[in-house]
Amino acid sequence: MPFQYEYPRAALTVDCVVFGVDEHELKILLIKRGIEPFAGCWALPGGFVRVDETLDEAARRELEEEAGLKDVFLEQLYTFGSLKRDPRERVVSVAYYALVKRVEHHTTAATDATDARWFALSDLPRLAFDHTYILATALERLRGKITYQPIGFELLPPKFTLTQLQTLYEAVLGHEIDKRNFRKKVLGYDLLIPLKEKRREGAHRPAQLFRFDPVKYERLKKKGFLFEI
Amino acid sequence: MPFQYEYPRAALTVDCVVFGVDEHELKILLIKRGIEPFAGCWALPGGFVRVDETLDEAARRELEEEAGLKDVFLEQLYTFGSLKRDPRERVVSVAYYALVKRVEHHTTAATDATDARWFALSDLPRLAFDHTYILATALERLRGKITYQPIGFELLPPKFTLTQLQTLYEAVLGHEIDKRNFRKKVLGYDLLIPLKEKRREGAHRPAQLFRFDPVKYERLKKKGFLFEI
DNA sequence: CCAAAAGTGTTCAGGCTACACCCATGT
DNA sequence: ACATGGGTGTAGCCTGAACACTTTTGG
Repeated sequence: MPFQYEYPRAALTVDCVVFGVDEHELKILLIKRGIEPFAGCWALPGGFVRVDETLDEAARRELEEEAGLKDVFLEQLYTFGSLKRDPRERVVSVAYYALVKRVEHHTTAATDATDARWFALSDLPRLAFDHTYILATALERLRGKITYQPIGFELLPPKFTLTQLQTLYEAVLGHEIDKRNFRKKVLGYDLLIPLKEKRREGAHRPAQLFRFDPVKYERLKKKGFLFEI
Repeated sequence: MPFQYEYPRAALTVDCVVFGVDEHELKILLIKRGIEPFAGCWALPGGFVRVDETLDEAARRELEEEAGLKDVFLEQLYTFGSLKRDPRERVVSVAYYALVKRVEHHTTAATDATDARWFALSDLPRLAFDHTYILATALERLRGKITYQPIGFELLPPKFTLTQLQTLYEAVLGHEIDKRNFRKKVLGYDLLIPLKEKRREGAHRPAQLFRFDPVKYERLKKKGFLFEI
């Protein structure tokens, strides 16, 4: 027991709410806990922050260790510090949320390592600790943020169709959007680059593929530009 | 040295960015540090989180102990966890921002206890630790938030004139606003209750006093109402 | 030829911006 | 009477919402 302090200290953890979109639904990645407390229960990926890593580093490390995820969009959400969050001792948790492209691909990768699964919002299991509350906070943030910052693209593959983008917004915001108005607005920002390819699948007209132009967006942002849907 | 842990733990602190408005200027409350590191330097009010108090409690306690402030608007801002924030050891700080009414009153109260002073944004001293960065983050948040949530009222006395409110917005946002459009918009929300009193001062027409109706605002908010300036 | 999704314009109403003068008061 | 800030209305423009049919493909 080598580490001694004059006053008792809270333990510090990170927890990550990982969002992904699977066709028409917003999904969350959860890990099945192997150990007590809450063994066998589903929980957000996360764990203790080491004394020699930053909070962001801790979050990325846990995402990779527990879910096999690398290079995802990651942003700090809120720090949860109520006294009885963890039955063992005082634990303060810095929560993050992550946005992942191509849900299917990562699911399998993750399932190899530990017991990780994507859950639809409408079909969530009971979660460990205060993770249901953290998830609700993250969802609120995602809904707010996606309407005025172009983070939606973090949830789509690099090449996507306008219908995919619209479906994503509908999944996150939870209501339908008018197709013509949506396209007019999104294309009006001139931040989507039409590709030479089209996506053909199914017995219908093929769809134009686009990619998001992050460089142009950064330039516009510096001039006080606002991306709003 | 009674408290022992298996792994080393970061220390946990809170720091508060306290905003106030003094006539035409946005001000920040700073504390002169008495001890090393950064002794004699100005810093944000804050200190260590006790193991038996929540983060919010710690922030409020520090505000009262160091600045004599009670019952202020307080909201968590961001958690700062880079490795070298504090030269002594690893310290993770949960930052808050606070909004106080009537700057002048609290200034004197605070100055009795410790060395606390209000600084204009344009006249900030060099700050301890990474507090300049925390302050910049808080300012960005305040500017963003004040445009779509009615937190401006937390910076004014309970009874205020429309000119005071407008001056506040101009101070926070850093640009001028058209008087007629501002009044039309603000009054249009029907959230300001005109009082029977007027405020008379100086050689000119007296101004109508208003108070904000938080109850009505909560009702509207639940219906998806957005307060925007 | 049929089913299925992609793609495309116009109209209308309401909100935002810009703008200049009279009013009530104290000195 | 004058200086000082308080208070008010309108017109043009732009943006957002509502709305339905044609096109292209695979089967």
